[in-house]
Amino acid sequence: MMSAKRRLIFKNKHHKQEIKVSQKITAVRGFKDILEQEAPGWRKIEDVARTKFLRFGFKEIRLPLVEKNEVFTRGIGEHTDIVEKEMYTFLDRNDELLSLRPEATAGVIRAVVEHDLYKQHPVLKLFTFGPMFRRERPQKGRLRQFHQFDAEVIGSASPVADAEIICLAWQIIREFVSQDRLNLELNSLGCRLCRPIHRENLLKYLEKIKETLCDDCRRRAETNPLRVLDCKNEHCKAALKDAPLLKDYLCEDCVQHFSQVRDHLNQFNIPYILNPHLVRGLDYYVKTTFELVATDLGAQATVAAGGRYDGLVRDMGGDDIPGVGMAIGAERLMMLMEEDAWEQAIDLYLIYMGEEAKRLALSLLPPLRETLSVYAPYEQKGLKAHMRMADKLKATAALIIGDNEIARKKAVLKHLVNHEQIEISFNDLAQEIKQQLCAKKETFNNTRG
RNA sequence: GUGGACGUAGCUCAAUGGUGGAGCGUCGGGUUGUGGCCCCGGAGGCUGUGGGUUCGAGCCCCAUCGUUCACCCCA
Repeated sequence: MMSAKRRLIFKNKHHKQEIKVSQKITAVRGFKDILEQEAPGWRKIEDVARTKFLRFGFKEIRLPLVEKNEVFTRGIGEHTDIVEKEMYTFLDRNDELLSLRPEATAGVIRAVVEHDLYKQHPVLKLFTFGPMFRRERPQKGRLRQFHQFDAEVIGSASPVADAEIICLAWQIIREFVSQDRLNLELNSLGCRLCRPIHRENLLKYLEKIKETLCDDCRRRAETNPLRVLDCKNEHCKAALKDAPLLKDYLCEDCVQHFSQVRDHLNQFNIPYILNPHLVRGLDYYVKTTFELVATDLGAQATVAAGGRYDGLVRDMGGDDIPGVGMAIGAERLMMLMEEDAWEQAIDLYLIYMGEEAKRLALSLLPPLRETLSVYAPYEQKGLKAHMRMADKLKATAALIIGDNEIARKKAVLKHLVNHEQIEISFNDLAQEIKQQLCAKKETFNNTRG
């Protein structure tokens, strides 16, 4: 542990004294600051996602980050890794057991059931966005506080809903990455009727080949047998060659449903790969399950995932109504975005020199800022220093008001991209500047096509 | 939770065990009030922390904290 007694020594050049300064406080492990360079990228993915959600007819809800622990033990499953090992759970002062949400769906269902939303509308289409918390070891694409976009369709068993949820995730991600860097993996997990039969056969099979499996798989055989099918170990893969697959055990209803989901994906023109080994880590999933995996993101490459959860609403104390949903990992989406898409420019840098110029310049700010982003410096500097600053801020134009301008009652507007410079009379100055810059913006947008 | 790699200037990184440097950034200058490019200069470091070995440690050893990648798990 970093000793609290330790002190940084700051040498003061002028006094040759040593001044004791407090130790820096850092952010918590796995909790990351989003600084000003990255923030525009976040705004962009949020804008794109919100626009898509609304176009698909989803409505936004905003939920608490903290829920009663029971929301997740019942929703996600008591014996999942997330609940057993990864949740931030604590006792509140009134001895109530609370948890920071590790995912969104359980909380959405809790809210839907609490407010009886599904009784007002036969089919609910909801989306939400925000931070989630899991106490895992951080690595690339994995933080302890991370962010998800989440969409849920509650109240429909139609395969169109499954396909639409997948299409939504697909379209949002495709805004940031080309199709050849993205795979949609698809599977059906069966339902309450057919899954137990497969599970039984799988367990029998695993018992037979137990000796050849790796340590992880032997543990998984106990906790989540389906996961064994997904092992990357070569010995395990070979031993599992003839393992019973879910697809051979699906009941008639599940077969039909899955086949129709695939039809609809074709109609939406979305390519997919069938992966009979694809499994979810949360207990509530049935039937359709999917992952959108980026081809070049490292080990944590799943950008979005989801599936159907027909029993969940009932488990959370509501009626027995079906549901399907998905979540997109926002940090992973950010990693897919080209960095130059993050740029953030201002329209005008306002240079004033002298007291009278200052008074005029400041009075211009409110009208200019009705339509333009304007940066006005606080410190008096030489023109050169101002111009450098304007360039650094990627300003489209600079407005110059100094003694000369005051004398002639005309301001100078310099366009920093094409270097044109014009004079504008003080009469109706703000209006004229806005007109000039808006005209330029249009020309630029047009030439960019 | 397990394993590997790495901690040097604000950032990215150099420095056979022998006086810690560069690029970028920052600040100033290159003659009156015009940015990017170029040139010159300044500031900025108890080399993560604590021990040990040594005449001498940024470098070797131990511990600790942190970062990172992978496993596990998952968005």
